[in-house]
This record gives sequence, C-alpha cells and structure tokens, in this order.
Amino acid sequence: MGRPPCCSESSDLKKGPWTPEEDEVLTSYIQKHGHDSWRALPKRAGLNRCGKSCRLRWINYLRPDIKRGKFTEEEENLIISLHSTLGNKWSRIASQLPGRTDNEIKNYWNTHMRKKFLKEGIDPQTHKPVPTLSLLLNAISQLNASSSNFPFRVPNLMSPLININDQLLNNILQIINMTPLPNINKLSTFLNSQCDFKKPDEFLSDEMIYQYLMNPSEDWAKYVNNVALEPNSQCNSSGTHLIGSHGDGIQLRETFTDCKGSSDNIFIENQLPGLLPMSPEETKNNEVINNTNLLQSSAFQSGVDDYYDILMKI
DNA sequence: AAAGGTGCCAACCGCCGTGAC
DNA sequence: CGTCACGGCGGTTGGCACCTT
Repeated sequence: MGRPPCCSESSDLKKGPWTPEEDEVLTSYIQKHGHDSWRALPKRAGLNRCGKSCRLRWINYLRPDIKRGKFTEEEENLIISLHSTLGNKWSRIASQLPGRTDNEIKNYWNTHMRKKFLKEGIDPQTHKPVPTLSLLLNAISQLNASSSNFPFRVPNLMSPLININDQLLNNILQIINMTPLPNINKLSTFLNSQCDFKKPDEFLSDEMIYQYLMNPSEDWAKYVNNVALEPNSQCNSSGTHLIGSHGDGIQLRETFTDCKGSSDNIFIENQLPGLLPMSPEETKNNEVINNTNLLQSSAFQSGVDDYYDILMKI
C-alpha cells in the first residue's frame, strides 16, 4: 500500500474564495512552522481546507515576497522572450521573474499578451506572423463568386482548423486552383541546407521565409522565381531584401526549382485529402472528385459558408 | 437606472513524475 | 518492487467588477 489519501477522504472541506480570517491563520502558521508538509498543514493550522488549496493560496497570494501591480515593460519583454523559447511553461517563466507567480503570468498572457499578439497579426503560440487571413478571405470571396449548383462537399470540415495557418488556407487555395503554400518547416530546412551562404553562421529564419512568401496581392510562387532568385537582389518594397541581403551565394532559383521537383516535395504535406461525394448514390465507388468539379458544387458553397462562420468565431 | 455583455483573475480540476510506503 | 499519494504544473472555470447599450 502507498500513502493514505490527502483531500478526497473528506468531502466537507471548504472550497472557494478564502476569507481574511483563513488567510491570517494560514499566514501566521507558515511564518511560525513553515510548510514542510502541505498535506498535514491544514489540520495542524486548524483550517478546514485541502492541503493543495493551502499551497496554492500561499504561493499565489500570501507569501511575503510576492510582487503586485502591473507588469513593467521589462517584465513583459522578458515574458515574450521566454515564452518564445519555453512555450506555456509558466512555472519556468515565473522562475525568471522574481515575485511573480506562474498563475499570474499565465493569466496576464491569456488576457493581455495573447490579444496583443493577435492584433498585430502574430500567432501567440509560435510567435510567427499569421499570414493567412487576407489571403483566405480573398480565396473565400473568389469561391463565393464562382460556385453554384454542385453536388459535392468538402469532407471533414473541422480537421483543417488544427493548423489554421497552413492547412485550411492551403485546402482552399488548392480547391480554387491556386498554388498551395509550402510547409514552412520543411521549406526552411530545405532552403537552409541548400543555400550557399557567404558567412557560415548565416541562415534564413522562418520569419524571413514567411515574409518573403506572404504577399497577398501577388502570385507568390511567380514572385519568388522572378525577383528573389536574382543573386544579391536589392531591397524592394515587399521584404525580398531579407533574403537577397544574405549575399550572392544564395542560389534560390535552383534551390526552389529543385525543391518543387524533388521527391521530398515541400507541398505534399499541405495538400487536401481526396474530396468525397455527398453520398454514395451521387458517384459510384466514392471516387475522388477533381477540383474543377468541386468548384461547380452547390453543396460546396455551404461548406465554404461553414468555414467562413468558423473563421469569424476564431 | 437597469440589463446584458465582457474582462479579469483567483481558485479549482485533472494529469503526471517522483518518491514514500 | 509495485502501488499510489504528494507536489507541481498547465488548462479551465466561476463569479465579481466594470463597460456598453
């Protein structure tokens, strides 16, 4: 047998907000005796609380070294920096900010920072630009303009939302016969492995590649071929310089062409799974419908509307 | 002034790794 | 040596305060 249970044995333990009296009892007990055993503490201190509840109250609210008030700009910057490398490891982030608790930082992130990031078009989880919305809306408007009376649907509406940045957009781009976007991780790995940088420590960051690829008003693939592939290309208005400035050793034209033609095709992961008919009666053998046929599907219109509704709620 | 909506955050829930038994 | 509670952690929620209509 292991240890006896802590809180579950007693269902009449108090829950909910702490009263000032309880705070006082907990504080004075810990100041006198410390908190070597949270499990035993409430009984010894005379509190009708679970040890876990006492621990949380002390760590997040009562301990004397706690820092209150607004986060400073320095703290905010540190949180952003740490979150970009650690992710949602709130306790590890909190360990770098004296007096701040993981709970406080987590709340601050979820209520302030997250919104701030989204407002600036940055994915708060990856800290990378969210390049998709304008392209997606443009794609949807094209769909709305072009579809009517087609008997097919897009299968599994929700699955693309798992990675809305890439997968959903690519599905729609693919359906409307535009070039899908590449898988950024794969592209980054491939380009960096192929590029011949002048300096050994230079590389293309994901941000650089994103910025380079995302130009909603242009056919980006064509843009890549025509502009950025020029060795030593100079600064232009759309961010191309970020790559061009890395020196004339970069052979992006060849690299990109090789990339598209190779068996390890960077586009494959983002391609839409086979499109299915609305019902077995509509086509025999559940054969996969090609994109041109799908575009003529009235049911597809409702799928697009669903996508749009979901998007607007995000 | 009142009702409904939204933001915020303290506290809870439930999972997991560690180590006591 | 296996079991299972403890402590720690990240995710989620309930309810209060404030804002908008």
